[in-house]
Amino acid sequence: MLFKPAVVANVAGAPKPEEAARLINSGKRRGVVVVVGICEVSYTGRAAAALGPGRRLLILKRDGTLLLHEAEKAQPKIWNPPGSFTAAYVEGGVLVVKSVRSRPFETVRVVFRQVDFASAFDVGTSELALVGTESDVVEALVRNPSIIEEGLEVVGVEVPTDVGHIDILARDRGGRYVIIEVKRDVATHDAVFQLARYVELYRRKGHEVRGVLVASDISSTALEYLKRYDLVFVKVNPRELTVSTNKNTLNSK
Amino acid sequence: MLFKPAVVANVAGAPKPEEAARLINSGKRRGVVVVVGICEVSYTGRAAAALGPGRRLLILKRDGTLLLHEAEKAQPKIWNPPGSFTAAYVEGGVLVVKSVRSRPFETVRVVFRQVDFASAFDVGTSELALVGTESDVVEALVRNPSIIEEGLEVVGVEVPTDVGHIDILARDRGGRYVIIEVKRDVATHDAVFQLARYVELYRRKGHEVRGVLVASDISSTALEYLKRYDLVFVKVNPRELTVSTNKNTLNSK
DNA sequence: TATTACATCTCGTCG
DNA sequence: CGACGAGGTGTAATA
Repeated sequence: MLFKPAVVANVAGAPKPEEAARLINSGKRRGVVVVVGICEVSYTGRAAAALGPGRRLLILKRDGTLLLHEAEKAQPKIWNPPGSFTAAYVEGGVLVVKSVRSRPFETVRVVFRQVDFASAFDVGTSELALVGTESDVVEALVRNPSIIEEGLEVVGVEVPTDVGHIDILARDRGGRYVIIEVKRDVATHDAVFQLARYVELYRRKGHEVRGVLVASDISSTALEYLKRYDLVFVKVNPRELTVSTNKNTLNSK
Repeated sequence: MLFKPAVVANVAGAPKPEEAARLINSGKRRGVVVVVGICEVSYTGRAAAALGPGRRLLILKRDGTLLLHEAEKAQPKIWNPPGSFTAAYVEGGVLVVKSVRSRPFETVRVVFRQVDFASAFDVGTSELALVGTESDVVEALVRNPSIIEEGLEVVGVEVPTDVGHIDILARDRGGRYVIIEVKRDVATHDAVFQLARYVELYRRKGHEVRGVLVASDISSTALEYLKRYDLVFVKVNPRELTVSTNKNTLNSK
């Protein structure tokens, strides 16, 4: 596989504000721009925030994303999402990076007191094939409903109702509706109420219906409500479910 | 203000795998390590994913955070949250970065075919004072409940119930309870159901109670549910609310 | 564009 | 530590 040179644009050592601004404005279109320096940051929009002087890591992407990271936490301290417009310029002798998001209107302003490092890298994008999401769990259950209950026949997936979408709608041996709510991990009381809403709705429409909550686990309070509403919890291991699904798929090839 | 040197550790140009590994293992504790190179990445845990060869931006933080960014989107393609353990080593002549999270057990493995850049920067952390959050809106409403309704008397804030916390609990002129649910921006049907739960709970306890949803806007379907449940919507501008609150605070000083 | 619901959500807070 | 809800959530799918 052939790769283009890593560095699209670069300045050796600590760049001058003019050099950094040029680098950002030219490099932002092609790849990822990384700037490290001492800066003050302000955000104004739906909310407002400001950061005093400190050394931070600024990342600018070609889709307009701005990320300002510090030494801790996974989330950037300040950011603007994809679709924002970024411009770098020199104001009063210092580098200023301004990012504007249109809807909602929000601006981020980074004023560098000192630029320690600036470089543009030819980073690309690729597709990520993720296995083990909630929809994977749903698929596995649809393929093999006996995991939930013997004799279950799936009637529909993502069935729209007045109050949201039912993950899986099925019928049991007796022909009664079974509404199945799926959560990838620990189900909270919210999931129970959601399920209860669906069940109540179907009951009001005159159907005989039961509700089943399928998740890897359930919180203690959620379990109480579940019992109170006369619903059922089925524990599944999402990993095993999706892995075994893969195995089956492989075997059937 | 005095700042330490920006670069904690560095290697000029494209570093050798051994150099990069050393840099990561020593630099990860003190600041933020940035690595750019061509790599393959895999994630295994509750879900699983893999990325083929491509040039990416790897960020390692002193709190154990690992972020693997590509050229687009605000979110990292692959990551491990704070608290994970990172180790870099050379395997088969190439740089490998491995990150392990204990609970839930999840691993990220980055195998570099080529390292274009690696550096550790002395980035810090700072406090962010954000104005305009939901709690700011709640505070403003508590300070001036007439925004919602004349003659309202606030009884409690964040009042715990069996099914969650009531944002604001008040009494109207007639002594009836008024349960107020606050959303910073567009309220969806979830907010309505949440409010309906609280109201139902209080009603069952024998109280006379009304429900009010306060938000900057409401989705059309949410509005329907609101009417169906006989609840009331009050529109507020969170920005004006918090800004005017600030003004009042300033004036009163 | 608005709406909906998921996310390896992250993050703080409270018990 | 679990539980719970907010977040400037972001992200994709759908109508």
